[in-house]
Amino acid sequence: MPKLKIQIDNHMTLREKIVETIRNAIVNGQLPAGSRVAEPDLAGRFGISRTPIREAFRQLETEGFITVIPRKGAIVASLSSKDVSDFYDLKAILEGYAARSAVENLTEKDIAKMDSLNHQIEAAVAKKDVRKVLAHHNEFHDIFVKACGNEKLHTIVQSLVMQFQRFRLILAVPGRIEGSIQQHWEIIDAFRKRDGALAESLVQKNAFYGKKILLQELAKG
Amino acid sequence: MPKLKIQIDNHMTLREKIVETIRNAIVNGQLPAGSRVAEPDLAGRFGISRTPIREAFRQLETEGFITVIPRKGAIVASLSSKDVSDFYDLKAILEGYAARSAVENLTEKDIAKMDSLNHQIEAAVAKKDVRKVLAHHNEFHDIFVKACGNEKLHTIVQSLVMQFQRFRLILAVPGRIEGSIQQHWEIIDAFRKRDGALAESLVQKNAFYGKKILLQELAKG
DNA sequence: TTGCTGTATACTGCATACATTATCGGTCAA
DNA sequence: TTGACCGATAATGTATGCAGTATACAGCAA
Repeated sequence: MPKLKIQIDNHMTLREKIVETIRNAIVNGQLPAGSRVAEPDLAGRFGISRTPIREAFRQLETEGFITVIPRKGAIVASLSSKDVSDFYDLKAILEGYAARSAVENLTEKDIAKMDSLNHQIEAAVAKKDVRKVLAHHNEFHDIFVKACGNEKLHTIVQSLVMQFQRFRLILAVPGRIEGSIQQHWEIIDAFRKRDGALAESLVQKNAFYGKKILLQELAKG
Repeated sequence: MPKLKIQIDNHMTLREKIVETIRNAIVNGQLPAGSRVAEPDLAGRFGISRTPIREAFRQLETEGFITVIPRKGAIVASLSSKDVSDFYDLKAILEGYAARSAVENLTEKDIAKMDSLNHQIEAAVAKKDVRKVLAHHNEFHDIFVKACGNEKLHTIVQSLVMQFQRFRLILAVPGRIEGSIQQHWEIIDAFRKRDGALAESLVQKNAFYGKKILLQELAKG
């Protein structure tokens, strides 16, 4: 009865749960940048002691989600437009390289999945479901980033994307996301043709497009 | 008397000290990969309680130096040759881009510093001071990576280099390091000529050279 | 009103204590 | 001898308590 072993060790520690909860709150904008996060407050809110909270803080600090000032406390990390600009440059470099490398590894199934995801993005846009748009968008990119075969690169990109997710919520502006969808079709086409250089340049173009729009939106408001 | 404010708040927390101590021990090979690190042991050794140790573990785990298995304990993270290969690929991409971008920002003083450092590497090689060779080597690369202007990229490269430092100790094999020094001269020359494309390709070549040698050495031993 | 000062409060950093779980060794049966 | 079961031991996960420090606010002086 091998089935029984499944679902074993689902026991997440309190710390892991807290990390995910706080991280999600930051990513979704419920905890805005600059807002203070105090240990006793969270401990009371979750009905647990401060110990797992403190350990979660150490992890979130290393991941870059909060900034801890010794003896003063923790605040949600702020990100400047310079940070946003640097992020997109990095995304262009890393995802571009990943696309070029992935050309040899992507299966027909992978490409079909990307095709399907891009259709789902279109559907989510029609329904104005911003959160789904972003989720499918990330899943789309994740396919070829994972397929490049460099796990460390994959981890770094995932971490970066998560950190900047809260900004990208404002990216799903009507009339802008369509451009990104069109670029996705072109990227899929390059993968079908197994054209690594083309895929790389298209993925970079896609990143710079996002950078341009986001910086414009940030400048506005 | 403005001088008085200087040197204030040098108070590192115990956790920070522990993080540095353990990380150094791992980097220098005193704590070999796979060896177990137990909280009570360290607490007794340093004469402190487990609390700061545990918090240090969370940070070191997120940084990738140790692997923690819930309810079982922590071991020093192992790195496969695939990890080494991936690391050098990433180093080539990121440092290559940094070199290309840095061409516009590097001052004459920066370039002079790189020149001086490469001489110091030669001197350290002559004295067979492996640790100094590596330190100067890292400092050399750090100059143009910092000068690229992308702080996030700089942070990521620094973190990666530190993680793989323990392997690179075996890189300073006689007859091999000379090739790297020669490549450094060429890189300096490319920077002097402000040739971004050349600098990028030379930096990438330097990374792949290191990758080749290290993988060969790992295959041997 | 404005600015400083002192006290009170609250929070962080660390230590200690308890609960729970994994590991190791021994005993016993096959 | 081998394998399984079981208890002792030790380590991890969590809670609580205490010391030191930053923040807030009230009171007082100019």
